[in-house]
Amino acid sequence: MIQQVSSVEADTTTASKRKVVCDAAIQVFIEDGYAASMDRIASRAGVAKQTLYNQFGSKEQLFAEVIRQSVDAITLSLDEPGVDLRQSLLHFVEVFRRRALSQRGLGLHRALIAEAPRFPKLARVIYEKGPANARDALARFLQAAMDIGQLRKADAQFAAELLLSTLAGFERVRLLYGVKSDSTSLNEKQKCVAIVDCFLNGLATAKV
Amino acid sequence: MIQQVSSVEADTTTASKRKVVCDAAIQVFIEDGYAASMDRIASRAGVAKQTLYNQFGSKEQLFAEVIRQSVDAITLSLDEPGVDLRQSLLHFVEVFRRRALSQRGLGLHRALIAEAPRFPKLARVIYEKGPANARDALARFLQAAMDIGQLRKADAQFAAELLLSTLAGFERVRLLYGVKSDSTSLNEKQKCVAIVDCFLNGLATAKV
DNA sequence: GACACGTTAGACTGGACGGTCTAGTCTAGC
DNA sequence: GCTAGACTAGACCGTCCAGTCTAACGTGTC
Repeated sequence: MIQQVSSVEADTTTASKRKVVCDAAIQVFIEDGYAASMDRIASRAGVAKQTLYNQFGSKEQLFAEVIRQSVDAITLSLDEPGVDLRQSLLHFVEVFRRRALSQRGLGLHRALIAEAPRFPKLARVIYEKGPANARDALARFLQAAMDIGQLRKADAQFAAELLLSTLAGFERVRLLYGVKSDSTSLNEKQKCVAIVDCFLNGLATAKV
Repeated sequence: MIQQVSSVEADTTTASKRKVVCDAAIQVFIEDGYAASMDRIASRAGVAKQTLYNQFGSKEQLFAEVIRQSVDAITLSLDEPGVDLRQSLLHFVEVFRRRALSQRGLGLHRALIAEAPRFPKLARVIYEKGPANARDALARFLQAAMDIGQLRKADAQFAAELLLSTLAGFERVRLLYGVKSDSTSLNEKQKCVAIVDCFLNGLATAKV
């Protein structure tokens, strides 16, 4: 997928324009949501508005393309449940939170939630590729851990949803509302540890 | 605040118009977000557009008013931690989920999240009255339970956020994306029980 | 050189929408 | 009956924006 660029100057090939436009579009959509104007995207990309239409046909298609790409780019790493279940989960939790609570993650989330009613089919696809995919991966991981006796047997899907909820629940809402100050006394690392330990302890003994 | 209406026909007093407009506006905002047009709100309310401007001045003010009212209307019931901690929490969980996952709750959430960057001050106020208020009430409740030894001592604020996260985390996201089908095998009541038990067990033994 | 093709800036169209204005109606109090 | 004030329908204005069109500008191919 690497572009061959023959000159040292700014590349002007069609395909590279497409990437430049995508990068600008995602930025602007994250900032302004779907309300972002095509003029602004064009100017951010340093490109004529007509080029947007040459490349993508319409605003809807540009939005869909760009959102799809952004979600494709998110792949979740989750190993087999190995020697240390707790460590594996902890790592997953840290990575997930870094992504979901980043400026980019929040902006994407906001734009998607806001526009889901307007683009139900796209929303469905994104849900499957994003949240549902993460849940399924986590559920498989937990199921495997249950199978080898590292975890109490329970509804793995529900357990996965439970953990994912705690990762980006209240705190994501706070950030989406634009509130910066955290009212807990824990730092990021401590939060991750607390989340994982509460989850493991809760699931280890509760009957689900 | 009850209106005196002298005739059997539809009341046409100024104050009652205001309520009619508010009711229509909140409905339309929940459906379409802030993008809803003033013409549509007026027609939904069965009222001239000018009346909206007479009563509220501008779209921004109408939105702010209507959102503020909706959040004021949400009061959380949480008793003192009494004989049965688990039962108290269970009741709280059930009520909270019924509200947060309702059509109205989701619509409000969506509209607020989408418009938070445009109305940072309003968003802040709503956050304090809504999520932060719920968290604080729950934290006080948990702190009291900790004080009388019903719960392991921990950071009550964080514990409250943890529980709230599990109440409307993943599932709220699913519904916001417009996906109806639930992939867990649990019904609503079972979910509430599982959430509370995991929380209590997790917090009972984990070091937070 | 000629042609095709994509690019550019910018003018333009058509429609939606916030907000204002007007002309006329309804109701309450005097 | 008269006045004041709020209401109504609807025209209207200015602005913004998606999308189109035009005319000029590279650039690569034959």
